[in-house]
Amino acid sequence: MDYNYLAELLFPHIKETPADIEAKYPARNLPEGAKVTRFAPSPTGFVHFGGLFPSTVGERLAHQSGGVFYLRIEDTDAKREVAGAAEGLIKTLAKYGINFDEGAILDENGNISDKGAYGPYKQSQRGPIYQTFAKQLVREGKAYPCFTTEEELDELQAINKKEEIKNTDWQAEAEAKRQEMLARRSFTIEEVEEHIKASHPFVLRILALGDAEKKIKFTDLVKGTLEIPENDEDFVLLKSDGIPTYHFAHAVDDHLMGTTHVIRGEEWLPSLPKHIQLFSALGFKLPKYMHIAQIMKLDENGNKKKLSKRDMGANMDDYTRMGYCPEAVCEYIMTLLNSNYEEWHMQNPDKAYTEFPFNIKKMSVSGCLFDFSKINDVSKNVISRMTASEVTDKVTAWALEFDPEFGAELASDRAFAEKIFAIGRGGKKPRKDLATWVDAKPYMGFFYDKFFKVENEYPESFDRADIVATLEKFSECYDYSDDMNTWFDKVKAIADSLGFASDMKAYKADPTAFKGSVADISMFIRVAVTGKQNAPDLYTVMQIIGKEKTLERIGNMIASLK
RNA sequence: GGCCCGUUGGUCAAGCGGUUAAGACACGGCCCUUUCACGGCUGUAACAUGGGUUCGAUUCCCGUACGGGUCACCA
Repeated sequence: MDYNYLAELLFPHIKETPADIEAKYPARNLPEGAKVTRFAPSPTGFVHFGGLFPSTVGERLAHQSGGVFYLRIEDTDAKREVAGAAEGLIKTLAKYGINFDEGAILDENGNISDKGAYGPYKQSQRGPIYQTFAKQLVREGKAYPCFTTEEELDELQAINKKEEIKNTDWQAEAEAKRQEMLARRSFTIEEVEEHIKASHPFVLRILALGDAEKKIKFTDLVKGTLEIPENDEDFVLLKSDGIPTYHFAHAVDDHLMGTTHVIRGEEWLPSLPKHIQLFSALGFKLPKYMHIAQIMKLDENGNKKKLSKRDMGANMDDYTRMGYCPEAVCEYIMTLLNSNYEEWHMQNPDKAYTEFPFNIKKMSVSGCLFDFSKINDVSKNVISRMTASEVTDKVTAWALEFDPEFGAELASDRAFAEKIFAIGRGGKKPRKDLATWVDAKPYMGFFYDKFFKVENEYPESFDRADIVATLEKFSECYDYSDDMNTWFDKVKAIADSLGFASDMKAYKADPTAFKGSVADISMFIRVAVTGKQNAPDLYTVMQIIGKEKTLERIGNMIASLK
């Protein structure tokens, strides 16, 4: 068969040669060891945790090595594309420290535009480039057109669309596929001419040369040495609309754009044979690959499942809503990515996670479970290191968006809010009350009359009269200008006067000798003032809300008890 | 079902032929403490399984089980 003629028949409009294109994509001038990585999402929705994970790896590897990290938008499937998704993706990524050196990124007007010399970075704009390489493959007899329609294929293949996958007769299907593949490989130039004349659409398929029974050894930077079968499938390179499939675009783009390390989820491992054949057919050098393990969740049967888009913890926008600060998420990701991160962080408490020497070799081979209690712990630590001013700003900003009533209160008197958040902050052992901004209101909402309510009843074991007496005595002797010791001495005095132990040691030595202890007396007052049995230091609380409000709340409590 | 990958406490994980099998989170106890939070101490808890190789296997090899992924003109 005259492949040159076939190529002209199929791609008459393509005049450039691969060499012409290569000339436009010169090798990058980077220092030795610099890595070029990319994040290549398809704009079909929001960023999810499973996407942030590999993109963090790419970003770290590139920037740690003085290389380049770029964004390529894989919009080759018009059917699935969601308007505005790409912009959303970029904004969300930026929040988590994923910033691109080049690619289809946002300009100052918020529109996506190319930055860098290796574009275009949107695959939908690269049609002629792919077709040039496709034409070359046809010329070399490595790819061929297939005029079988999708409908015909479905019929032949016993329709294995996901839902029915369990009922598939796999063996019959495999055989049907093989027959079909063999059949479509044999055609004459005349047949092609006729189809083209009739404007029949076609897909371009690669001519698979491999034998799946034969295994090749392949080294993945994360997974180690793998044994994978040769590719024996005539997979599609160009869809009938002339747009490439992922496989073809991956080979052409990553080659031209100079990607040194392809970082992607391990769900891509099964298609690796395709990529290996393709790079070889194209005469491209294979990049290094890192197939990283998936983040899992537990399903209702207790089995691990890939964390999917709809799962709790998947959508990164949910983290914003749930009040997680991006730093905490990033640090949590680092703990999953490199298990020695926590150790490093303990030794370098003041350094940012970006200073951590990220190491590919430390990456886990198997998928891990998403763990909310762990991210909460990381987050508590992150927040405990912030200043009161930072916390105030962040909580307020969050609340203004997701809890406007609360936000308005915080914003109405910033200094007041900051005083509250300053409680127990700073120093060597800061309080760790907040894992998320959502925790703020339950923690300190009582400072505001609007959110103050008595949540905890007094335990039945105490005599109402003692409670009332405590509150009345305290009201009488309370002096805002007292220092903490004087203040507490007064509380102790009340305890003594009512038959409660003012000395905890004495109480513990013989609890039966007292009605209770000064701890209980404090609790009586605490419930009146904070509405809760548990709260930050009472003296400090009173200092912040002021004498008037303190006495008012105590007065209200007395009234309600009578 | 074929193919590929994986399997150390509840979770994340050190370990890379000889260890009392780290550490973190979670959980329990104790201490500190006027509550809470913090902090300190401490406890429960693991090498999926069967064969090899070896003087010796959590570590190496093979099988089994279990789990995951994948089998599109989606990425």
